[in-house]
Amino acid sequence: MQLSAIVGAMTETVETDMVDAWRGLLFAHAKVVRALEADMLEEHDLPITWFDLLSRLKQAPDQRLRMHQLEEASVFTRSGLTRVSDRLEEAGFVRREQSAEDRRGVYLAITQAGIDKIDEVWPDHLVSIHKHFGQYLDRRDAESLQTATEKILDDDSR
Amino acid sequence: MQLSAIVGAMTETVETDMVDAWRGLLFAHAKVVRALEADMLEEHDLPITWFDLLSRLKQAPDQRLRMHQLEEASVFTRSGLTRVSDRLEEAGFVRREQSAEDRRGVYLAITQAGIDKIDEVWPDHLVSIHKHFGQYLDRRDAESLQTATEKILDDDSR
DNA sequence: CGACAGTAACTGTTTTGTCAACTACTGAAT
DNA sequence: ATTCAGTAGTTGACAAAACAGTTACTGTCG
Repeated sequence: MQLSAIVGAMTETVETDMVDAWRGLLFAHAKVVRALEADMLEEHDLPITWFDLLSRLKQAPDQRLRMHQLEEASVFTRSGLTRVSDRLEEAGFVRREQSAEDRRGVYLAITQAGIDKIDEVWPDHLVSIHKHFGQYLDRRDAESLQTATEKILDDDSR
Repeated sequence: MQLSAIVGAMTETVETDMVDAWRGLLFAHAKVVRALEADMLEEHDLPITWFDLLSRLKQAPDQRLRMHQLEEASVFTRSGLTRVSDRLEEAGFVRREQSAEDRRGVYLAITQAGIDKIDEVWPDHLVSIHKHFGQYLDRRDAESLQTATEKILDDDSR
């Protein structure tokens, strides 16, 4: 579709449907994240952003990632990531490792304590996801949500 | 990597689908918000949160809303809203009006400058939504996304 | 080789948002 | 009518994240 056509389509249903779909995603996200974060803080004293980064590191090859890789995969800016990493390191959940290939580079590696924490939190987090998100959706809802979001994420061009 | 691989052993298929659906929503949200926000800041020097509040006020009856109504409809906490409102007011986009019915109450009303700004930004924002979100979805994707998120949002119990 | 544009990550500073405590007011129960 | 729990919104203190600028290193091109 051409851009001019999009702008012109402001009154057409197709485009406003898109906007509504986007709004829906925006608000559902806000509501669920808030609830999940509250649960995790209360039950395990762990900010959900920490959890997010740690579980990413745990999944990664060698259980470590370069800062810029982590930046792409996360909600943070680079400098924000540096700060969060400081706190994570101070808490003993990760450690910084100098990169051998590139002397500017730093790997963030999850420690055993970090892995333990993730393992401790996962089951309850799963329950939270069901409580605040999953219970509202049937199988088909979940599937279409998944395919829709996959389409958005699969485009690496940006 | 799929999360189902990690938690697969401990849960049913239905649940891991849910988790993947949630992950999808989480990541898609992050990617799209970032892109939309960047566009709007660059093109119009307007934070997307401001845009969001302003467009809501513009749509509202009498183009004004009570703080608690706005809170429900937004991503902010009450006190966060107070702060954003301060900035919006300072920028001349809204004005506070004392409520006649309830003397504790405050209406936030959009000003002409605010309306002008929204009108200026909206077309480009529509283009951005299409570019970073809508183009990846067909009509059915958008609809199922909408119904799914509606189910989540309609529960007032929390 | 040497210059130098580009990248990786960190740091100083400012902005933004939260939490908890507070003031002001409402409305219902005694 | 008085009490008082509940609601509306703001504020002070603090935490988190962004932005802009800095240092350190890489790799390319003349």
